[in-house]
Amino acid sequence: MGRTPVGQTRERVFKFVRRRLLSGQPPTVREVQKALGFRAVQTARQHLEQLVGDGRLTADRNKSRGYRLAEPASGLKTMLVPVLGRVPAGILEEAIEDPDGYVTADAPEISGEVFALRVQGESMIGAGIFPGDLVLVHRQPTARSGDIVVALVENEATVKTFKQCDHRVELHPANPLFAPIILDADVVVILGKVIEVRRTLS
Amino acid sequence: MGRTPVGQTRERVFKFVRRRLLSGQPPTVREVQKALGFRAVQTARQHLEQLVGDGRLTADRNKSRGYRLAEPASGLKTMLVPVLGRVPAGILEEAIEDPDGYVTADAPEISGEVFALRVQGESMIGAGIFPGDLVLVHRQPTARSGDIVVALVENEATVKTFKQCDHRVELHPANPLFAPIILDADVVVILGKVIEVRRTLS
DNA sequence: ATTTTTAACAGACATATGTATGGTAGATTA
DNA sequence: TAATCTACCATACATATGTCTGTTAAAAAT
Repeated sequence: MGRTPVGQTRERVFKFVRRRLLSGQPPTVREVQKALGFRAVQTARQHLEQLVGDGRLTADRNKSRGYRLAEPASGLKTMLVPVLGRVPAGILEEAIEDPDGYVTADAPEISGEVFALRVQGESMIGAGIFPGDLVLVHRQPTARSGDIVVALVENEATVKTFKQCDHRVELHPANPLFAPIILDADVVVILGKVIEVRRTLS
Repeated sequence: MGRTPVGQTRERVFKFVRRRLLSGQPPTVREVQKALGFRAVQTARQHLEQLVGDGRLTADRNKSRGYRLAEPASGLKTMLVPVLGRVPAGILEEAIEDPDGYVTADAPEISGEVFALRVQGESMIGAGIFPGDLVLVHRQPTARSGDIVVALVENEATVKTFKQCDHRVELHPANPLFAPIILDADVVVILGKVIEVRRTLS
């Protein structure tokens, strides 16, 4: 390998490492070496260390496959989110433990748990949430008025706009054909807040 | 450690491994050993191998941190998709080379190029595509009637439903306040087909 | 022109890590 | 009861892998 323009190879190293990390398979230094075609391990290592110095990667010292993406200040983190088939009352834990599958999501780091649900019914069409859409839900037991939440109503998970007045909770559909659900605040079970809506076409 | 009931410890091993894998940090055999409190490496290894035998995990032999979740063959591949700020005519190449950022997407492996665009305007509200939504676009120069496409109209990227009759192309909005755009088939520039819509809430 | 920085290489070392062999004891089965 | 299986342990080995030292040459900076 001849000498390459400054920074150019480092960019390729970063992209390779990032792709591997995002696919859940952190590379070894030597895998980076081979992928980039270096004849010396150290060349790969130098680039990796530079990337750490630049704040683009972080490293677990002395650990195999120890390089990680340095979380951007934006606070977004790529994570795998379990897709739940259905959510019979209460057993959210189990449902999360045994999901139908996973999708990747860029979610705020803070968010403890996020799960995904397939939307059934047309009650939120006015909000651009259609049957079959996938909603990413940040698991939380409470919500603020105006949030779109997933709540348990009669053992069914349902997506609605949340509104709280005193000790009364209103779950509003976004479709004139459906009626609001009004419940006592003590009775309502909020599974979480919808943070993203996804629809796959054809 | 004493002897534990059949299968119980194996379940804990699986959950530990899965949690680590989902967070992007595949564990070593010895990390599993320590996490479960085994005094022997081999105990952890036996459980891991059993899980592979059960089809719950897969293993890259002789690779460090080589255990993976045995995902059902969904044919989906996690990839990074460039988010384009705006697309002035023709220079899609450049725009893709220098994107505003990236989002992760689970797309069919086949798909060659996919990029993402931020939606402007309310012309597709009827189809559940709102201003500010992110559309993932599979780059392709043609489309079928009924597809939602991104097309170049007067040097602006616009999202519309595609319809072709003979040598005439119609770009239909999904909003009664907007009028369809009718053009000659030779003139229309299709950037690609919308394969996914994403909306982030609050 | 001289110095400094950067990209790349070669070889080696220490440790991390996957793997193998053999053994013990409690459960389960025949 | 004997045989088999399973959970677990102890030790060892080969390799994978992170890390170090030293060198060369081209580019960039002074």
